[in-house]
Amino acid sequence: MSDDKIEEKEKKNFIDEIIQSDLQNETHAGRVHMRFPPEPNGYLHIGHAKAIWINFETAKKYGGKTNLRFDDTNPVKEDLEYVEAIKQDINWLGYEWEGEALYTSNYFGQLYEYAEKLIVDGHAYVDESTPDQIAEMKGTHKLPGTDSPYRDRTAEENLLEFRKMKAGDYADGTKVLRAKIDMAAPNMLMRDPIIYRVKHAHHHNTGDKWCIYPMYDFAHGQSDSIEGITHSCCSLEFMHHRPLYDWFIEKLGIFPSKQYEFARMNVAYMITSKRRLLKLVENNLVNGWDDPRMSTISGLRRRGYLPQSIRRFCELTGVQKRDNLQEMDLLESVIRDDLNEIATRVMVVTDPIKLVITNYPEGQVEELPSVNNPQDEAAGKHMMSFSKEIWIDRDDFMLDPPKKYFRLAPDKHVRLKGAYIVKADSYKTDADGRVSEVHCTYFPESKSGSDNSGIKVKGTMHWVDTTSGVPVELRLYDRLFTDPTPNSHEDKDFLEFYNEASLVVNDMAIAEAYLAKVRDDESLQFMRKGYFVKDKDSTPEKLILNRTVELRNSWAKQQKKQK
RNA sequence: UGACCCAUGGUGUAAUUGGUAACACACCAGUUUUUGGUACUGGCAUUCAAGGUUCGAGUCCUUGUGGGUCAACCA
Repeated sequence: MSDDKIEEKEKKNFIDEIIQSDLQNETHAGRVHMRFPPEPNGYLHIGHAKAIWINFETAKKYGGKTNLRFDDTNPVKEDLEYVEAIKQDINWLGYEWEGEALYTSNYFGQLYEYAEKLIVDGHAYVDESTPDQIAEMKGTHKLPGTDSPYRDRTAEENLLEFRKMKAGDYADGTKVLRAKIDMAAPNMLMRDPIIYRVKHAHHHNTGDKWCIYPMYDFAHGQSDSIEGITHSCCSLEFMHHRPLYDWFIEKLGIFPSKQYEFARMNVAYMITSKRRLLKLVENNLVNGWDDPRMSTISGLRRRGYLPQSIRRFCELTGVQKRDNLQEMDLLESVIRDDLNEIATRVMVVTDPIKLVITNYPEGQVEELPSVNNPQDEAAGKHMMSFSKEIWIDRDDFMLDPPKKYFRLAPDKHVRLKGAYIVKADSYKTDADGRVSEVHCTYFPESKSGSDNSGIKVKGTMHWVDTTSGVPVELRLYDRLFTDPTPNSHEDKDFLEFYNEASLVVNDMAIAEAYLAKVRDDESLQFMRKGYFVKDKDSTPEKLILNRTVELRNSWAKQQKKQK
């Protein structure tokens, strides 16, 4: 239901408007071709998911195609390991790129030809200034830059020098190729940008073939052009690159791909900076890149999020050019909504105390049916055992309950979900004075499905039979930070907002026997608790479950308000 | 002492391109319920400011104000 849930009137964002207008004017003969161009230097996160969604969904909407292109122009930062992880994440999100995955590095030959053409046409020159000198000559926002002494070399000399760069005659950092544009341009990027640098480094794809590598600006637009990309959508921070993007395409006289920029999606309490994510991993504040608290796609997956939920979240948050901070409430609402439809209902007691049914026959065990999903009759049922002694949650019994407490208390009636109505009679306490055992009587004629007891109860509780319950470890996650925008504080490091309680491990929970044979990817709803999924750390001896998200809980909210 | 982008409720997106603010989340109040879940009902903004054009402006113009981005041989 997830994706088709919204359709309604087909909301148009500014990219749709551009494409529809292009389609109408037959700008590219009705062709729509987009691309997702990650640099393989890290794992994909929720922000990438948005970019992926925009490109793939938009292309799909107009019968177009989307390429996957690894933007791998900097050999020292990139690695094959990331290439594979990125592919897996995109597929998991539900998208298939056009043909084979592509690599900017496969265009190095073509890009080199382009560079020579630029030189021959007098639009590029080899500069021998030091990095410091080049920075110095760049000027500032307020002051124009100054021309490099190498700016007016002849095309012949430039070509010779550039070829020597390629041949490996020069050491790293000694020479660069720069586009000859305008050292006084208000846009700093147009002040004779460096387009090729010497880098004697091994490349994950091209090996040792090259010792000069193109810069982003001299690779991205041209790669788009080579692939015939019609609409190249990227985030706002590349806006200032657009004039350069257009400049190269014009000077080279190649296919006119166009760049459009959208605002990246920010989510409250999440960070998407690679550098900071890495810091969390390195400082062991999380258990790796796929820690269920991480904003990475692999983390969200391990947490139990569904791909269709992430897609719908992307859809609901829209596409626009203004800064935005999406609330986590929306993400959680979407995931709950989807999980509600597919999650198998099970009962798990998180803080067990024993409930003894004094009038239940000693040694008797009943098998009772439990509906797998009330939203979906086809999901069927599973059986649960029921006997004289069962586990209930500690906070489902109170000696001195507040008003409107519908759970168990002395002399109060309550229904045990799928079983019988019971009435609490007495209780026992442990050495610390805490309730350890509740004794009750049950009403045989109130059996679920054939209740003719006439007793009305306000509350229904979950429970687990002591004869078949299995111990499980629960990993309860909360937001990773205590502040919605942890990296927006100039005076404080984002780690100061690390939420120490973002992971709470519960190792005393007891689950109904069904859990013992739950599938690895089966979405579960622990009734009255939340949605869970099996974690990969589980072993045959020890079942570990991650909490995806809590159930909405108006009772808890009300209680909180009263304090 | 620059250039560019942006500005609708608590949050996020809409508004037939000038025709009288919609949807979702959140929140509040209820109904239903063998999950205090789900479902359902109702409530919740005159569009940053000030001028202007117009019969009519969230949409156009002007001037402000506020926020963001840009000076890596990174992408």
